[in-house]
Amino acid sequence: MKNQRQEKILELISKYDIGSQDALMEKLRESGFEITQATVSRDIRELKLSRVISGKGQYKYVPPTVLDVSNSVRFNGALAEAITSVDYAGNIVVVKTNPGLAPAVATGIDAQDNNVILGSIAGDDTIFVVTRDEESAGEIANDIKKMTRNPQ
Amino acid sequence: MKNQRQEKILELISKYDIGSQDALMEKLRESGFEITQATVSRDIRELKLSRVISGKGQYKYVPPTVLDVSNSVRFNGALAEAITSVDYAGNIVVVKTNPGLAPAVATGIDAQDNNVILGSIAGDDTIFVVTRDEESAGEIANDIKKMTRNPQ
DNA sequence: TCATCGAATGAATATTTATGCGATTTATTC
DNA sequence: GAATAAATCGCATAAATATTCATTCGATGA
Repeated sequence: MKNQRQEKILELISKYDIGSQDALMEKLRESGFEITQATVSRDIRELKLSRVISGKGQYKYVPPTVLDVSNSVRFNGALAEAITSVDYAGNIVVVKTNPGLAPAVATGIDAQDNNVILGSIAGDDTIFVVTRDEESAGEIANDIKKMTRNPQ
Repeated sequence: MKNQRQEKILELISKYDIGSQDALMEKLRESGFEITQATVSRDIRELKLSRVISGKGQYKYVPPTVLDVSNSVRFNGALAEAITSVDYAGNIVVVKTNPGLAPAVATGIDAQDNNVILGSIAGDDTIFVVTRDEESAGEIANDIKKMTRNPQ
């Protein structure tokens, strides 16, 4: 139930401009979720949504993107937090990050100068790391995962 | 005075983790700005700061730049029309688009959140989609082709 | 089946944030 | 410089959000 509801929340805020938890609660009730503002507040915290000020001066909930990177740029710190998923197939490791941070994270990965990594390319939120073979891809993927689990 | 103060606010939130307007007011007072929470609230609105939830579940004010993603793209007909060709080899699907549109199309492809797709990277007019294996590459390529034929 | 534990939730409330309004300061025009 | 307009801000309070506490619900194991 909770998962389903949080899915719906993401759907709703992408579809409508929702500026308060009460408004979101209303929409959820229209969709058949009988809940209170307290639960909406908790869902918002769990989904890490933020209330931002739009151009027109209106408030609006938006999905999380980047959690502050301004300060520390050590790879093991803030940047590791930007990684949202790691997977691999064949000899390619695919790393997903928060929007815009892929280049920064890729720099960190390249910096490891592992001779198993042939190279990497970063888009906006995705990195392909080409490794020498499938086995190394698995190892590299694992290494990166570890970093995301123990940031800092 | 106001400008100077707002400068200081930006400085403070980059330097410290500030989680409430009261806390920010405190810091400002330490810096010699005798103001109230009301003014802080107004400054925050003008600076378009947002209060986000950090990894550790703490609230924190951050500058706007990073957050502004307001309008996420949906994979609609217009985007499907931008696709000029689809092919695949191994576990990689290669999609060509009209110049400049690859990132937008890639966002749409990613949004499908198919667990067969590991991820994709877009250049200016080309997208690489990495799939779990060769078979799924064929299927994905087909799916994408269908979309281009019947852009809804 | 029952007891137990933990997650999920609502009700009530605390905390935090936004704002209407009037006072005061600052800028502008004559 | 006086008159007027505009911006800024504090106070008080409204509005919005977070959290505490108690309860319920579901899963798990005795």
